[in-house]
Amino acid sequence: MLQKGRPREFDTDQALDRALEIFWRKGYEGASLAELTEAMGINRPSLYAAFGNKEALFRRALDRYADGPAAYTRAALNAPTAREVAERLLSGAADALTDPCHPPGCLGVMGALTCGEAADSIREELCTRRASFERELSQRLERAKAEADLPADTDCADLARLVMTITQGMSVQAAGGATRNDLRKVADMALKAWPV
Amino acid sequence: MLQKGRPREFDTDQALDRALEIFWRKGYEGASLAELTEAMGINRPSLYAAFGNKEALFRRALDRYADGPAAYTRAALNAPTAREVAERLLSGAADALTDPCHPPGCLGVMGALTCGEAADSIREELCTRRASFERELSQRLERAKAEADLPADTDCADLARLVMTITQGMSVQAAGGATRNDLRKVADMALKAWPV
DNA sequence: CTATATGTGTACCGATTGGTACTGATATAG
DNA sequence: CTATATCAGTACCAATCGGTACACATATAG
Repeated sequence: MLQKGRPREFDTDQALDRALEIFWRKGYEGASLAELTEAMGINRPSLYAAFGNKEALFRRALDRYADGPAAYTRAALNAPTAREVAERLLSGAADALTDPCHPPGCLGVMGALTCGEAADSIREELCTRRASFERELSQRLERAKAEADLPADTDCADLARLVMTITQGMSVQAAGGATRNDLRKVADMALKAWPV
Repeated sequence: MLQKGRPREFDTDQALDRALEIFWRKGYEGASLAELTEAMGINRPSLYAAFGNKEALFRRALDRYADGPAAYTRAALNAPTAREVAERLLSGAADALTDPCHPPGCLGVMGALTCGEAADSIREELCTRRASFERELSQRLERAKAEADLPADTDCADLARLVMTITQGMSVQAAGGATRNDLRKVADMALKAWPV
């Protein structure tokens, strides 16, 4: 009795990937339901039945983004040293944000930096997620400091903010057409500011 | 015969400042004509008579932004040394992007990172302006290199891109609530990557 | 004064926005 | 088979979008 009525004729994850692509390229506000349904290959009532509404669809797509194209960020935190965490975050960003298989930049930045009131809760959600990852990074650096992997006088919150600032700036650069090589050089140069 | 018909009852520059504030906070797409006209204290036909349409209004506001709140960027290029140019750009950004008198971040970034097709020409205009300033900065650094103010092997385009990446990242940080002090520390730390 | 030129305000335009009611199709449960 | 539950598709909703036609007000030019 796993399914009672008529089975769904489309694959939810695939439809979600299509929606993700649209949100990524156009932002939450710039992506219309007409575009979304067309790209997803379904019509409006199916979208609402499967995902709730536009906002819920975006959050689902955002989760899928975090677990897919942006999974490298969490993985980078597991690098053995703080320096390597930063290297993997920055070079990973250079690669991911210019991956030709996807729209440029990071969905967390491109999704809704500014918007009308209707999309405000989405904007706040993205802010919260960015801040949340920044804190995870900060805590990883704190661990490194405790392990004498970073100088004892390091302000880990400041250092985490620096790394986030650079990766977020890379999103804007990618949106402006910066190439993978351009961003790799940015990553390399920025690492010259790394403590000791 | 300087004016023939009924004189305008509002101040164009003041109305433009109000429009700028709205565009800055909500982005081009997120700012509706209803909000704009309300903030400007005029009604729709007056707006269209004075500025043309929404797109033209945004471009006027953008010019006003460049000559006003963002004027520090051009001014920074006149600093005597390359290092001071970077210092003034970065610390100027830390201050300007968190100025409590204005919405956070830079209009050139917040205005339209992503959007629907209708706003695409605005998005491209902002991309072009960002690239244009990056090139001006690059040329300023080239001059510094010629003056032996930068190492002879400096890639000025790369260095300019690094500075732009950091200031643009600061916009995202400001949008997320980073304080002036937060960004000043980012600026200070980033300058540790400065060559020689 | 009249003629002309411009601005203001109301009321509206077609198109598009996100969101749904409802009909008919298609599966399982019994 | 029938009953039931879910999905797909058409056709529609009110609200809002950017933009404008038109009547009226207010200035200068003569």
